[in-house]
Amino acid sequence: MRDGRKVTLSDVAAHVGVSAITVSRALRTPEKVSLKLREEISRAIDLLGYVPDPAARALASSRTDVIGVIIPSVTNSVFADVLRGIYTAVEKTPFDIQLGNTRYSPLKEEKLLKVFLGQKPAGLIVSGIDQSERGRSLLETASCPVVQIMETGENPVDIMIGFSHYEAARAATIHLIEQGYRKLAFMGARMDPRTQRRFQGFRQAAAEAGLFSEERVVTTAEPSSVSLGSQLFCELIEQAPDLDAVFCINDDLALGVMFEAQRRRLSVPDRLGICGFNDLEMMAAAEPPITSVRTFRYEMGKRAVEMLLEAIAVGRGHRGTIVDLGFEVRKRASTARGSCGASD
Amino acid sequence: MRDGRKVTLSDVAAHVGVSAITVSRALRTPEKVSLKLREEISRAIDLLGYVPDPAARALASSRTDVIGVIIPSVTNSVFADVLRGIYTAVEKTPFDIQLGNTRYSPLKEEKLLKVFLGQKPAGLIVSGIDQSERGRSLLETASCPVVQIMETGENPVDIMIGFSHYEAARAATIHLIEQGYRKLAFMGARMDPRTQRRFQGFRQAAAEAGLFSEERVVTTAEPSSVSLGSQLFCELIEQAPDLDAVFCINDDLALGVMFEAQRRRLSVPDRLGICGFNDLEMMAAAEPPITSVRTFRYEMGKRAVEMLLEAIAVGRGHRGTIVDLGFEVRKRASTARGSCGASD
DNA sequence: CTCAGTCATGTTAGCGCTGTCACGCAACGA
DNA sequence: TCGTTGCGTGACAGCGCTAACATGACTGAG
Repeated sequence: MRDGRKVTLSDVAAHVGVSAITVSRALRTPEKVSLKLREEISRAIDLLGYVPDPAARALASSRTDVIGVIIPSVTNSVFADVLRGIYTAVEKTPFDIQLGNTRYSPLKEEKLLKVFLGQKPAGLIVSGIDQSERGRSLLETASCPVVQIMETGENPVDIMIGFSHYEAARAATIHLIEQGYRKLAFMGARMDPRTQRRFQGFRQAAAEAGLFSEERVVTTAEPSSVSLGSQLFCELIEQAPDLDAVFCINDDLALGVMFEAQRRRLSVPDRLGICGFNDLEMMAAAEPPITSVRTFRYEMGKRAVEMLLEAIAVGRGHRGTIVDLGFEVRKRASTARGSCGASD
Repeated sequence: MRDGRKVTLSDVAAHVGVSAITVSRALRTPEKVSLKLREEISRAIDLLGYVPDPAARALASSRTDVIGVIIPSVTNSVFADVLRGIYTAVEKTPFDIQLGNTRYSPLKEEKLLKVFLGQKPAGLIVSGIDQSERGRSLLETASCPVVQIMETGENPVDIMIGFSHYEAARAATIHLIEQGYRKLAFMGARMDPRTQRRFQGFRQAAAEAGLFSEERVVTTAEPSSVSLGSQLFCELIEQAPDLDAVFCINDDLALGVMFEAQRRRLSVPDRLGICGFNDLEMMAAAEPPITSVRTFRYEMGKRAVEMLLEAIAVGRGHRGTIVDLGFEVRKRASTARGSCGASD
């Protein structure tokens, strides 16, 4: 501000003695402006405290430096990690993040998509592959690159980066079986489509070994938490007292199960195996350390942005790229049955 | 879109047979447009799929519906809760959130403030009271209401909502002393100003009881985590083997301490009392449940937005409002030394 | 019947910036 | 000498919307 009035491009231009467009170019395409002018302009900008008006820029050029990010939840620590990756990658660029929160509702997602796309974003990052039909077609006709994160699947809208929740759950279940567990239980909360696919992976692996039983499944629509894990475990063990291992849809639940097991003096891993999902930092630190499926959330966010920037630079071209970041079953004490402990 | 061309206000206006400004009014100040036209316009908007261009609106009216939120970290679960409150409160309003991430750097905060203020936000929510001098003066001359969250203190820029970290830490420490602990230790990570004030609260309470010792203090600049809690506890007990209670700057550290205590077969709470800070959900679910200082993060975010909206409605007026949300020491088993257990 | 007052709608201009094209000038080959 | 090319700069218009004022139809008091 200067005299309480906004400092504009023309103010800077007048101060240097050039036209406004030259200042604009000095900012956006410096290579088109002579070095001497560039320096003078830069000095004037500092002196006057000029800050570009993004609204005016967006209006004039029908482009913005905004990358829209649409995720189901800001609270969920899984997305927190993804966001950290996203913010890190965006930090050294001129782009801004605009966050949208679907709260796991496809309808809200659709509405957000409309709003975001109306703002002519430079790019869009959306979570998952389960857009509503209208949402999907909005994405397909979007005039900016789109990255779908969290999951891989058929038919990417544009770019896709994630991993297979089905395979990850399957691998974890196989690990439990390999450790000698036979009465496998499944615990799920907030059964969104991603979670459903994890369940399918569990079910498939268990069924293949002839170990699947509907009785040893608890799910709820409630959002997961540590205490919910404890609570669901109580239900689970009541309806199937002979269970010997639990695969939990996420680490919060797994931790809750472990605490409840301690409360009930069920020894982990001998009497009860526990496997979580996501491999939050605390799983390795727990006592005993808890087996979990490691996913590369930070990397996912980071690479999503990097790929988006690349696509922005060349203009939509990579259509169809799918990056599978994979996963890793981190085997820890909570499922280390057999080697030393006795089974019952 | 329609014929690949953006649908504008005038398109809607032409379709209904009115002028553009009438459509604009139907959207912004419906009470100034006759019911009949309003309905026709609304139908036309749906039919054509019109989405307002926020950039054009911002440029023409020098106002936006954006509330800037500047916080140190998106990852930190403390801020995740605050954000949840903010998003919840904003959800039913026409306002959008623009998130900025200072990464605990006052310089970055200053830069963000400049950028945000350049966008003429409707309001601003900033974290804490430790802005740099320039940052502070930017806030003071801002032409929108400003809410400082997370902490209370002297001289609010405008509105302030939070609690006293000093008093909260002090109360927790007094609780430890009351429980009979005498060799009080302090564990801190990422020692930002807020954390420093917690340390001062601990120090004061301990010193008043003649129980403060520099030897029983560990701090680090690293960001906190559960495993860091375990690790720091190892250091702590090495340098002060006789400690009998730890006050941790946050719950991650506290959980790490508890796991490490279990590993070392130190009984909690008899041999070791543990107190965390923030009262994350998992603290009550842990085994044993861990004492922590409950803070009202969700409420803070929610009320910050509500107060902001009010201030926006009346135009900056509440200057100087300070809302202290207080805190609550949740006494649980991890500090229930002796006979009497704690509830909750 | 007149005239101020009210209400619903329209006209005009311009927010701050950039796309587009035009222009002046130096360097260079024919 | 002229044309050609390329570079750096400027003039102008217009992005989509709304502030401010203007207009016209209608109301009701005097």
